[in-house]
Amino acid sequence: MSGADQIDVKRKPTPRVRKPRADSARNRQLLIDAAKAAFAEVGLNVSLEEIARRAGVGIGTLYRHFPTREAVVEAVYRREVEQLAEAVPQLLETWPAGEALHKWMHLFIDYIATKRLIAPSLGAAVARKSTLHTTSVELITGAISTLVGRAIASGAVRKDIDPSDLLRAMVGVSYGNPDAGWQASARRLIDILMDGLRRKSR
Amino acid sequence: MSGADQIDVKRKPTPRVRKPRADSARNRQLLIDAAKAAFAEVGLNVSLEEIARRAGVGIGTLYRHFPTREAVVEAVYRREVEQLAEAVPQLLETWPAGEALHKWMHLFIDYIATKRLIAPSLGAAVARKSTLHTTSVELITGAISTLVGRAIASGAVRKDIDPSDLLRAMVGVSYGNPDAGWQASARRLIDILMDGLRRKSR
DNA sequence: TAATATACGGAGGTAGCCTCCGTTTTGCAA
DNA sequence: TTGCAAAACGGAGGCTACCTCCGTATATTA
Repeated sequence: MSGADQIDVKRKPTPRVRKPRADSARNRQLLIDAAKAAFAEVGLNVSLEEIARRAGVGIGTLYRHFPTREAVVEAVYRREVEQLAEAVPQLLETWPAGEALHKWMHLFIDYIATKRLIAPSLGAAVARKSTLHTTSVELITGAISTLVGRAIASGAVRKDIDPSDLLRAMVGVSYGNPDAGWQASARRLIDILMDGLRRKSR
Repeated sequence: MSGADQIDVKRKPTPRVRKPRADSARNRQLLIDAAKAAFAEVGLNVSLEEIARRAGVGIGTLYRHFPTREAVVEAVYRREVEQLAEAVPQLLETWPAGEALHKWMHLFIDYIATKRLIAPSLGAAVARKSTLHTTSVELITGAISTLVGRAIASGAVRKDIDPSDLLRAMVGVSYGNPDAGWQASARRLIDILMDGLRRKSR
């Protein structure tokens, strides 16, 4: 390699030497937009190649930005998930803790409803203990944990609830057939679950 | 509409002219065995080609017997599912209807536990309104419907329960991370759900 | 403007899916 | 038995998607 290394005048501990390239950022955005559209139109199984094509970039570029298919989905739905998480404080201000939890669970269904596709990948992400980074899953987990914690503290629900259990149930409840009725069904289950939660101990 | 049939000396309404070929039946069995082993060892994503190889048959043969990957899984787990369905009458004899339902739900978890792989494909099958034939899903649906019906009739649980809702919840509850704790988590949720079910109306 | 870190693109190797059709096997009738 | 047609087999091959690799292009910085 280059012998000049020995001098090493300016070693940067933070290699944040340059600012990120503009084209990179732009392409990333193009990819996310294209992916969103493609997922909606074609389904969760669109080939990554098609997404790249729609975005007008090469497949290599897609892979550089998102090493896995999951990463693409993650990027697409992060925003929605953030909104779900952001709803928590407001709910807690406005309602008693038990109600806040309940309402949030319904909100969850609404979101899943609009972006149906999120469920499978959320499920998958819950399945593998996903990455170390802050994934959408963690955002959600945080949200529901807060709500459950409050609800328990206020005595509105039983104490032996593991928030991630609950998340899993909700994913499960909204995972399933694309019938017209699925949403109603999910709501019914949420309500039943909530009734179960309210039984203090048993 | 069968008035003309009288002439018709030997019309076979059942074209069961020949008995099914022996090699066909044998290969089918070989395939199912191979698939079972392969799923267990490699995972649900084994290539169908590998399954055929293990069974010692050509890929074409596999496809002739099972047109889709789902069909393979279906065949493999039908037996387990049948056992689940068969447990119903006995449970109903031995326990009050509410308890029977509750116990069966736990049994479900047990089964899923031993054959973890069934969950994803059950989920998938519930998702697409699967085939017209009697699938495993329908067996399960029948089982849970019976239990729920009895439980409702006996007044043990609320009336507004859709059995397939419940099935979906159970699949969801057992769908998810392969952690050691998943099973306990699933059981907790089942119990909570059951508590919810017991609230008559609200 | 030159130098260089950064990003791009897409060809190409790999693998799984599924179909199609020539060959083989099996059941049945004579 | 034997002959033959129906039934089943096998696997080559076409297709599509995945993902990597590296020569080329471009944005930044000095």
